[in-house]
Amino acid sequence: MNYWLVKSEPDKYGWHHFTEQGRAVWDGVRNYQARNNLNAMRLGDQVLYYHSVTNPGVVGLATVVREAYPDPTVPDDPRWVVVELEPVLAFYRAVPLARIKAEPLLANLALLRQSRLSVMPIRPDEFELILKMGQQ
DNA sequence: GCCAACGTTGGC
DNA sequence: GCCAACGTTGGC
Repeated sequence: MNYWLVKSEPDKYGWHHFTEQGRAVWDGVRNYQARNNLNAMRLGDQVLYYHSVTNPGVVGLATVVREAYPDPTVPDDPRWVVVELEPVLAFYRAVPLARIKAEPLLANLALLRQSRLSVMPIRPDEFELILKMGQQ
């Protein structure tokens, strides 16, 4: 089991929209490092759902329901892939970026170190902590 | 709205 | 291969 974090702008594709649809094709990733992370996702992996820009923070948990395949929105460009995600649970309370920054145990999160990466791996202990922070 | 970080493009 | 210019992301 692997753990990940994906970013989305709530004004473009927010958690609410995601849960209404019940399933998302995670398209539009155009960064090689993020793409490599999509390729490494396996069925059942756990994915933290992060809102960027507007009220930045982790708002929910999703899971991988289909592994990487070519991005259908760019059929002529084989470089890019998508995965499919389904919502698992909404956080009782969102974990704002400010709380993540204030938590020493999360100081090594890629979220803080590589501000522009939109798909990133999370260590199991980091994942458990963020999940716990969202449920209290 | 501003600005820093950073990835990409293109000239040389 | 280097680097300046430029576009995008994302925090504040």
